[in-house]
Amino acid sequence: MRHWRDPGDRRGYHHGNLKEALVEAARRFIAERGLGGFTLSDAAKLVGVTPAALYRHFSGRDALVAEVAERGFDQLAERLAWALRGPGTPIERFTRMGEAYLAFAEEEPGYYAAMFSRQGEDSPATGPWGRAAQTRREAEASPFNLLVNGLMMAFPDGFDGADPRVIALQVWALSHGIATLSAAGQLPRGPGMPGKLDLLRAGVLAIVQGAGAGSKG
Amino acid sequence: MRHWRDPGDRRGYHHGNLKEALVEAARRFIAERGLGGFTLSDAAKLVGVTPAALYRHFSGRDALVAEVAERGFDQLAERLAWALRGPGTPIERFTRMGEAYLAFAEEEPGYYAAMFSRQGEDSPATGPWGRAAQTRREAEASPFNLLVNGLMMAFPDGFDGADPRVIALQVWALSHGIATLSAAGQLPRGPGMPGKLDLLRAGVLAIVQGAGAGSKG
DNA sequence: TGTACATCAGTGAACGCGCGTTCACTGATGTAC
DNA sequence: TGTACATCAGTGAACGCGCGTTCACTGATGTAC
Repeated sequence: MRHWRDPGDRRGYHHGNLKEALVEAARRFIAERGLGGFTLSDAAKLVGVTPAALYRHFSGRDALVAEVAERGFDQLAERLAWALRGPGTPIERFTRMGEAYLAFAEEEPGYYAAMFSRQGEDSPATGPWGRAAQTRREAEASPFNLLVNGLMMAFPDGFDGADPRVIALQVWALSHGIATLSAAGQLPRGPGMPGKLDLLRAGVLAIVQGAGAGSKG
Repeated sequence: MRHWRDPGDRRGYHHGNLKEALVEAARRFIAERGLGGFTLSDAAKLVGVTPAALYRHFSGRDALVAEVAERGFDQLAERLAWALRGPGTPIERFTRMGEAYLAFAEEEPGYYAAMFSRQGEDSPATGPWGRAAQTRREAEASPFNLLVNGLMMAFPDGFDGADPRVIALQVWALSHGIATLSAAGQLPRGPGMPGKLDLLRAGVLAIVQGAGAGSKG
């Protein structure tokens, strides 16, 4: 719990915390208007600073968005790690990771959109779930590896010979699909239709229990 | 197989097929540059027409993108229906629907991006998988209902009491997740990691076989 | 077959706007002595 | 404690650009007689 100044908290000529404030503003605008609708001018205005001031901290618009994505991966990893460290049986904790993932996607659409926007072919190669995995964050603490760990702790007997990383990949894809369909308003609602949390829980359970069954013919 | 004129085929003052050509151009540009990078001017230039001409056929940019999305749902439904009608056992045909879905997402990123862009809260309510379901296309032929049908044909014994629509929802979410992660370059590759098609096949099999297992405690 | 005319899909010039980015500059901060 | 000075995070004006959209207009098409 660090004590940043509030985003709008200007004290005279120097902002004192401009970089953090700009990232925060970008996150908010991306959440509200989507990646395409976000502009540097808006972010600068919200923070109470000239657009040009931004260039003291970022090389340009893309760099700011990349920073938002970076922090998004960090935040997600933090939430997943927190769920994994919590009380309860390994299976309960693993289930809580799924809830944490969906909660993150819903509560932080700005981060989420920045993280999974295709960065264009010209940008540096994206590693497995965030190029951050190889840089700032240790690879151990990447969201994907946390998921694999949670899975192996929850099901120590393995998955009938199947690679835990493959199971984790399926679980992630399902979570991502549910999160994005829900965000796009494409998840049908109605009597008899489960909420996205139930959908994920049932799907993950099925994936885990059905794992390896196909490989045996 | 309708015989449209080619997009660039101008014959004198009147284009003759401008609306189709514009939709086609928009689809291409969205595929190449993403939704945010697509502009009306580009589309008009590609077609060989003044930007103003566009307003004879669409009320504006949003309407053009909506039309692209609309046709995307139609195209997807067509592909799914084609897979479902093909030869083989019901399970083979159902498997082919999954392949058709991933192929559509990969080969038609323009359509796909338009279809699943969040339209903003101000747009008309999106139905289950495309508001088109209630308008142009009969609800029967919506991609989602095709999926449900394929599922029920492939597994006539049901899913241990589980609602086929819920299973279909899980399958769709998994497919969508795999397709979007792959498009974003976030699917880890490497030795031992399955391709997206294998990933989907194994995941779907697990979902189908594991269905209902959770509801019994 | 030929002419008059209605229709309407296109033109092209113009608009106001706001974007991302640059540049020379300035004023606050904090350090050295 | 006070003064001189280096640092650098900010300003503010300006830029070129290309966007989506409008408008009065024009030229091709096809129908009526």
